[in-house]
Formats: sequence, structure tokens, C-alpha cells
Amino acid sequence: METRTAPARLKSTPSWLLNQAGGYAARLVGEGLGAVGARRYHYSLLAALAEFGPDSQAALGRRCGIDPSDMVATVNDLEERDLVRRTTDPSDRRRNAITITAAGKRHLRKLDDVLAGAQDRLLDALSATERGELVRLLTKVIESAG
Amino acid sequence: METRTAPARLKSTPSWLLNQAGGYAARLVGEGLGAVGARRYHYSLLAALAEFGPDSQAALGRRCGIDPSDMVATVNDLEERDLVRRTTDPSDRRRNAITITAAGKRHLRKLDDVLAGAQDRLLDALSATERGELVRLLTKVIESAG
DNA sequence: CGAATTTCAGTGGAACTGAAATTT
DNA sequence: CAAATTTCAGTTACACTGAAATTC
Repeated sequence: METRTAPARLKSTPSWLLNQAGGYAARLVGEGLGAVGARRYHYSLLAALAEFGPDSQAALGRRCGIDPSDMVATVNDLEERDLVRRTTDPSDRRRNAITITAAGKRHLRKLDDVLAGAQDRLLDALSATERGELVRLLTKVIESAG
Repeated sequence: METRTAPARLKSTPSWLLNQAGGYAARLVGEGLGAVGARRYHYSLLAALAEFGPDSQAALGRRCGIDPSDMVATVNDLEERDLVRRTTDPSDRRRNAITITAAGKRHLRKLDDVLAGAQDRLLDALSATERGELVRLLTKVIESAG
């Protein structure tokens, strides 16, 4: 077999490992979601609505790390499929109040299953303890991010 | 202070954590390399040349995970700055033999310093033991990738 | 007035696909 | 002939910038 090793400098560099693993994760998740006609932003947005209730596009974007301008297209997509509803907030007419529909909640449960399957494949090589440890370490890194 | 928590579904999902941390890492590394006029691909390619010696574009691409078509532009960039040399391999004239120059080696040492600084900032919140554990876990994940 | 929200048009790096030309 | 290499043209998901219109 023909083994092609990456340079040692890269294989020992945390940022490179993070990007490799992140790319692999994005591929697995993207394939899974794509198979049911969804994108990563769809999941983030539906999850935020399910957890926190209706909110404005700007607030939802801040929660999910989605840029306000990308939010427009994301809400357009979901609204077209009746997974969310967009109404102007009467108490502040600059805002769109975004609400998740019953179909949206059903869709989110389906996406939960898809995501869980992707995580299992992603972390196939790790024990349950190691998976927990990885989550803990990544959380610390993210929380320290400027 | 106004805390904006991401949905619990996301914060507990390894693929999401990996993408968040990967994005943070890419930003730190990109800023550092950008400050000295370099890109991430430049570092990968120079590191491979320094470790394994001259090779064809295709073989270097396989080592670094760089697409052959992206390799063309990367080598163009580095050749323009006299950091690598591109000559056609006389033993197989389909191939370009890519060689690192003395200036390329000097440049690589500078990039090593930039990268080391970025890793330090990235892993600021982790102890030395935790850093090693993170590298170990990420390596396992990557090696299991299909 | 300044500030926030939504929207649109456009940019840019990164990873990819498809195809052509050359050589083995 | 099939296969590998280099190259170019184009695509896609993603993250962003800048500016306009509306509203607070």
C-alpha cells in the first residue's frame, strides 16, 4: 500500500489538526443534511428557535454566529418550505419576528437524527470517555476565543 | 453584560465545536501568515518540500491535502517569489519537479515562528497536558477518516 | 440626530468538478 | 489503448463588506 504521510510540521500543529478534523466533520454533516435537502445554517436556526422561542433575525444570527445578510437567505429558504414564519414585529417594526412551525419542529427532529448519525461516524475511533474529553477541551478553546 | 448563548444542541455537538474551533484557528493562523504575505497552502507546501525533498506537484498535493488544480496557483505564487523552483522532470516529462530554494528555507523558518505564536494564542486556555491530549484525540479522529 | 434592523449586491479564500493537452 | 500529470475554467458553501431603506 502506498502511504502518503503529511509533513510532521503539519501533523503536530493543533490548528492544522483542527482544520482537518473540522473539514471531515463538515463533510459528514453536509452529506447527511444534503441527503434530506438541508444546510448547516438551517439546523442552527431551527435549533435556536426551538430552544429560545421566536426572535428577530438579528438576535437569532447573533446566537448562531450567522451573519445578518446570510440570515436573509436562510430565512427565505425555510419560509418557502413552511418551516418558519416571518412576520413584522408590531412592537418594533424594524424587526422580523421569526417563528418555527409545526412542520419546522418535525423537520428539526429529523435533522437531529441525521446529526447524531454524523457524530457517531465522526467520532468512531474514540471511546465515550474520549468523546467527552474532546468536547470539554474544544469548549475551553472556544470560550477563550477573542 | 449581554450574554448570547448558542443553542444547547449546537454547543454539545462535536462537529459544531470542531468547526467553531477550526474557524478560530484559521483566523489566527490566517492573520499571522497574512502579516508576512503568506497563505496557509504556502506553509504546507514549503514544509513538505523541506521534509521530503523535491517532488512532483501531484505527489506534494497528495501529501498536503491540496487539490492538484489549486497546486498550480500555489506553486505559481511561490515560484514568483523565488521560494521554490519548477523544472520539468527529465525522467518523466509529465511531471514538474518542485524544489525549495535557500530563500524558501529561510521563509519557512519565519513561518514556523508565526505558526508557533498562533498555536500559543489558540490554546491559551489549555494546560500543556491538555494540549497534548487534544492533539492525540484529533489525530485519532483524522486517522479514522474515510 | 444616532443607532439598530433588514436587505441586496458583491468580494474573497478554500475546496471542489470537469475537461483538455501531454506524456508514460 | 488506459492512466497519470499539469493546467484552466467554472462552481459551491461559507464568511464577510458596503451601502441603502426603514424604523426606533
